[in-house]
Formats: sequence, structure tokens, C-alpha cells
Amino acid sequence: MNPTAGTVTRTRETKADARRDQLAESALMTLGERGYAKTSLREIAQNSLFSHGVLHYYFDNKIELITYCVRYYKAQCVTRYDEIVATSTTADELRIRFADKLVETLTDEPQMHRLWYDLRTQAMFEVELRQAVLEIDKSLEMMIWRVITRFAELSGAEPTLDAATTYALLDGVFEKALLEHLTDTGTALPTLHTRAWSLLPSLIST
Amino acid sequence: MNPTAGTVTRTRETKADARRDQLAESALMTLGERGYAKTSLREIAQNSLFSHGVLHYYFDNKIELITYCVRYYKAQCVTRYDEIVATSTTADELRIRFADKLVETLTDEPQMHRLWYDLRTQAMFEVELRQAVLEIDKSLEMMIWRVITRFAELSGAEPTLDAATTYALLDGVFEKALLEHLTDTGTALPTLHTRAWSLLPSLIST
DNA sequence: GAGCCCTCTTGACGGCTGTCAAGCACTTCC
DNA sequence: GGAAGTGCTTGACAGCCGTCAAGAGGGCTC
Repeated sequence: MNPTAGTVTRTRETKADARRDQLAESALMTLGERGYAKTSLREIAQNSLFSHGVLHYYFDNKIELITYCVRYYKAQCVTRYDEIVATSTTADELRIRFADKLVETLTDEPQMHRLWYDLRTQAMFEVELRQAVLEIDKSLEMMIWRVITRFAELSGAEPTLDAATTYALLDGVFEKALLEHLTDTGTALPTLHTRAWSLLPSLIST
Repeated sequence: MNPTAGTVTRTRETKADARRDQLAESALMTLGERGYAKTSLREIAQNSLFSHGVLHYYFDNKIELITYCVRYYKAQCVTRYDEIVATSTTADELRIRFADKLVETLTDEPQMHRLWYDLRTQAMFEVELRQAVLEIDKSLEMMIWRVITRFAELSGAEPTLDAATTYALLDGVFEKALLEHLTDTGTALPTLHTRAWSLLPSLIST
């Protein structure tokens, strides 16, 4: 295994991975628009630069493609609040910026979020999806936990609940806000902001 | 419109409604097993005593059948905690019996619950499902709210959050417990019990 | 008892699905 | 410069889908 061969292999792998990522992005776009139930491989291909056959060149089957998409999506969004956590200097600042960011991501990417909830629900039926979904769910939990522990720290307090419960609470609020936002009541965004903002203090105590 | 005609008409409507309910039950069974995405009308019919054509005799199309099922399901489960609310005499009793019941319904009907989450998520994509889903979601919210207001009353306190937020929190906890329970970790049930039990007091304050 | 209506079955339709084999264009290697 | 291999397209396959028309069976009314 000489250096050249190593490089070539790595380049090949990198190229294939890049194409996989590119296809995953087309797939995520389509899935976000149509939902898991109604998205076909041909439709994914139509939203990409390639024909439908290429999907079976890079992925064994549909479920493997979807799983790859879930993991790819995870990498994009799981650091969403890290900058806020790193740069906020007071509890009040973190509290307000977290609520802001929550509203922002709901505004900017409602389709990606409903896709996530769709896939997570599908994992209740399809065992093959479950592991990938549980992994990303865990990483989202840790993402939230970083916010809460930092918020507690800045407040001179401790989180009152464990990471999983804390995540479940906030996730419930966010999922509800998403459904309301998609029905376009117009009130979902400020409501979410208020709820998140009000909720944070009750998640910690001295 | 003589009494006889009225009776006949009512009888006919009642018979048709009874058949619709019967088909809805077969549909709910199938949907709970396979999920919205993978359930076909033929499969629903195979799980009933009838052939697939009969579904279009009683329902205009698939989405109308599903909608009917959602509403039918709602009627079954929306009074689940009312007996507990009516007969509990202390806050502690209500608190423990609510947690018990939560675990019981997760144990007995995991398929109906994952179906509900499936349909609610589908409503994020399909506008035709949305109204029925929002209605049942609202009635679930009221169901929870009856528990919480009674719990507050028995505690000599007031709910701290509005009905919608309270429901969102508990729903988040329950949805997470369901996913964990379906992966069969074995710890989901006691965890749900503990979480619900611990959460109730923080939803009220004097 | 003929005709009608309510229920339900059967069979077919056009269309869409995931999958895969065959082959084309292009690059890389000996 | 032929050979081998990679990347992608095309077209076909078997099968399932929702939908609906045609009609059978049986109870009802007149």
C-alpha cells in the first residue's frame, strides 16, 4: 500500500462520498416537500442533476438512502446553538438568544423539521430506520443539554431534570409550534418564543 | 315525513354508520400495524370481513377513510383519564393514578399511539388531514387540562402554564417514551412513570 | 311476483413503484 | 492504443396502488 495508491483510494472515496452527499441533499429537499410516504426515488432523481438509476449505483436500496440522509442532516443541524452557548455572557442573554434561534430555525427550515418528525415517526414502524433515528435524537438531546447546563451555570444554579426529560419537554413544545406554524395561524412564532423563554427558568433551580 | 319514514331513514343511517365504524376499526388495526405510508386499501379490506371494493362504497376516497378513522379513534380515547379525575380525592392519589394510567395506555395500545403520531405528522404534509388532526389534538389538550386543573385544585394551587403548553410538555414526554418502548429497552415504562410523576408538581404553583 | 334499492364482489384500468440488467461515454492503466 | 474500470443513462420487469364500472344476490315495496 504505497502513498499514491492511498491517495487515489481516498480521492475515490471522497468523490463517491461527495456524490452521495449531493444526492442526499436532493433527497432531503424532496422529502421535506413531499414527506416520506409520498417521495419516490424517481422524484428524488428529478430534483437532482441525475437520472433515477444512479441512486442504486450509490445506495443499495431506498431505506439505505433515507438512512444516509438522516445522518447527513444530523451533521448539519446539531451544532445550531453552540455559537450561542459559547458567546453568551449572561443567563438572560443566553435565554433570549436561545428563544430567538428557536424561532429562527422554525422560520427558515420548517420543511427540514417536519421531515425529521416524519422520519422519527417512521422509525416507530420500520426497524431499519430506528438506530439512525435514535442516534440523531440522542445528539439533539445533547445539543439541548449543552444549552441548559450553560444556562444553569450562568444562573448559578443546577438543572432540575435529566437531559432526556429536558429534551422531551422542549421537543414537545417545538413540535407543536411547527404544526401550528404550518397551518399558518400567524401566532405560532411569537407563541413559541414566549413558551421557550418562560420555560427555561423552570428547568433549573438553585 | 312520517314517523315510520323517519325511523327507517335513521335505521339506514345508523346501519351505514355501524358498517363505517366496523371498517374504521379494521383500518385502524391495519394502520397501527403497518403505518400510514405502507397501508393500502386492499390490506385494510383483508383485515376486515369484506372485499376491497366496499371501501369505496362507504368512503369517497382513501383520505376520507383515514379522516373518518382519526375522528373515530378520538372518540375512543379522549375520556381516558376522566374517571381518575372524577374519583381521586387527594392530589397525591390523582398524581400517582395519572402516572399509572399513562404507563397502562402505553403498554396496552402502543400501536394506536404510534398511529396517532404518524397521522399528526402526516398532517404537516397533507392539508386534507390537518383539520381533523388539529381537532383531536385540541381535545387531547383539554383531556390533559382536566387532569391538571383538578390536580391544582386538590393541591390548593393554580396551573402555572396555559393548557396548550402543558399539553405540549406532557406530549413530548409521552412521545419519547413511546419510541423508547417500541425499541424495547425495557426501561421505558418505569422511566415514563417517574417523569410524569415528577413533572406534575412543577406544572402548578400556589 | 315483478321491479327496485341496498350491499357487496369481482375484475379491470392506467399509473406509479423499487429494482436491476444492459449498454454507452469517458478516464485510467498497462 | 487496446483493455479495464468508473460513472451514469436507458429501458424494462413484476408488482402494487387507488379507483371505478358492471353486475350478482337478497330483501323490500307495490
